[in-house]
Amino acid sequence: MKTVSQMQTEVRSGCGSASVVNACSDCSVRSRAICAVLDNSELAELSKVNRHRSLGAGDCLFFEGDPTEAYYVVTDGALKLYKLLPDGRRQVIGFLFKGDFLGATFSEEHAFTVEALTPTELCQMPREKFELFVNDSQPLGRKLLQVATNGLASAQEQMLLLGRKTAQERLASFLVWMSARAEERGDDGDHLGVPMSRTDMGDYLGLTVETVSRTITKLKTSGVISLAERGYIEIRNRDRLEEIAEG
Amino acid sequence: MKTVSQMQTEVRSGCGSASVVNACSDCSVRSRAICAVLDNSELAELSKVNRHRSLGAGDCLFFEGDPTEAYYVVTDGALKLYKLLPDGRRQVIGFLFKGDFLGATFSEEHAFTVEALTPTELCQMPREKFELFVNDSQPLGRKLLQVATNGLASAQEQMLLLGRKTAQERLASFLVWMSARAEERGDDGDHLGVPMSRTDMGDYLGLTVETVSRTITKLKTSGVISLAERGYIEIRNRDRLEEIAEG
DNA sequence: CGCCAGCTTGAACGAGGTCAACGGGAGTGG
DNA sequence: CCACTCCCGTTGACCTCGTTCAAGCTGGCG
Repeated sequence: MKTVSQMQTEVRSGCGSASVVNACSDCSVRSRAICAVLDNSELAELSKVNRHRSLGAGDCLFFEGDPTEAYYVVTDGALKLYKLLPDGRRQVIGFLFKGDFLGATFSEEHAFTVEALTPTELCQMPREKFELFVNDSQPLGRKLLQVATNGLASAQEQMLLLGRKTAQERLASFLVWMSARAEERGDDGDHLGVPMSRTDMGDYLGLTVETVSRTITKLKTSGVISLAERGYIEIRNRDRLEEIAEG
Repeated sequence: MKTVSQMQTEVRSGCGSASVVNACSDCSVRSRAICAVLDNSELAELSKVNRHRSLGAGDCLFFEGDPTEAYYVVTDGALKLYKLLPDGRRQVIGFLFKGDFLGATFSEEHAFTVEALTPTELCQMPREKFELFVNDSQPLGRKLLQVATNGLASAQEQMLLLGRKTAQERLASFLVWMSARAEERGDDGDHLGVPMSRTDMGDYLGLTVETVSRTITKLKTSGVISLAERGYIEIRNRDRLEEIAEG
């Protein structure tokens, strides 16, 4: 079980990213992100300290082991979070999309690497400032607790997947989850945008690329899904897909 | 990959458990549990609403799908948390010990079953009352956020284990973790108390009983550990164990 | 046009699962 | 006190699902 040498494009804080102060009032994800719980005066305060960040596909926002310097909200695009074993085996522990919060880990060092799947826009909030906000604003504190416990629940669901599901069940579960997330964002849940590579899916589902590919072929052959243009999957039989996902 | 029919001893709220109001002032886990952040007046308030619960080995505190009615602190003993697939495949998603908090999931339904491994004592706090506490006490809110994010970090670590580690690496990681937890509680980290069965370990590590047994034998043969009396494992070569754990 | 990265497919292999048997300790009942 | 049972852990033999290794295929890009 050997995997890839890690030749990721290194793009660190500031590099290649326009850093301009950003008004929250006309933010496209405001209603969906954690910022929704902030009132106008808090939002005005936040506008003073946040910065805009842009990443190209494949750029890393930070690496496992880097000191925690900021919190983020994804305003557009998609990211993957992953951990590495010394020999290069990789486990993707999550994907983030438009509106998601990044940094629900109040520790000194990042426990995972974050890399952009597509060109991605972020709202970056400096660590100390944001933590002051959290202490001052009760609604924000509660919102973060909710984000963290939601994350915990999905992580437990993923443990069930990784520990006990077959390859087909894993793929089906993944597609069902992607579809639900797409609908949350207001996207089409049946014509599914899939910004990650087969390798990324494998590293998320505890499988190899080959198995992912074969399993997708099988789902396609049995008419549950079909492949649309590059980066899109069509869900043809949602009921069957959900049945497979649950074992 | 079929597993066990689920014939667990059903012991629900109240059954077989003395329900008496409990003074926090002389609680054995007070300094270690979340209660440590409460001041004396808050503690006095809490004393008025909490109840004591006792479970025998194998008793279930609640089941996956039950409505959330209370939060708990483990005052003594050990618990396992698990999720089931319809066909009985089981994934243990965590173990709780003395001092641990249970209920960092602010949802309406429990997403997992909780079962006692040994006779266990709990401090039970009614849901609404506890949530009022959380809203009133900033330190408690922050503490819970910390508990939740710590849980999230361990869950991510476990994903790496389940997705990418070999059987031997999983067992080694598990023992290293158990040892660290024992030391946190002030127990001996080398003469390790292991209250769970081989089946439970397997269901936690995504393996079968047989593989757990074989792998333990291998670790024993290579001199890394040795088996002491029933329910105890001796760590003989911690460095080597940690080496194996990290791949 | 040619190159490279990502995806797919085939064939052989192996880590861990499945099935089966056995041994030992704890609880039970005679 | 012993006989019996049951559960748990261990071990062996065999098998399977997913991995590994290898080869081609496709589409985007210089």
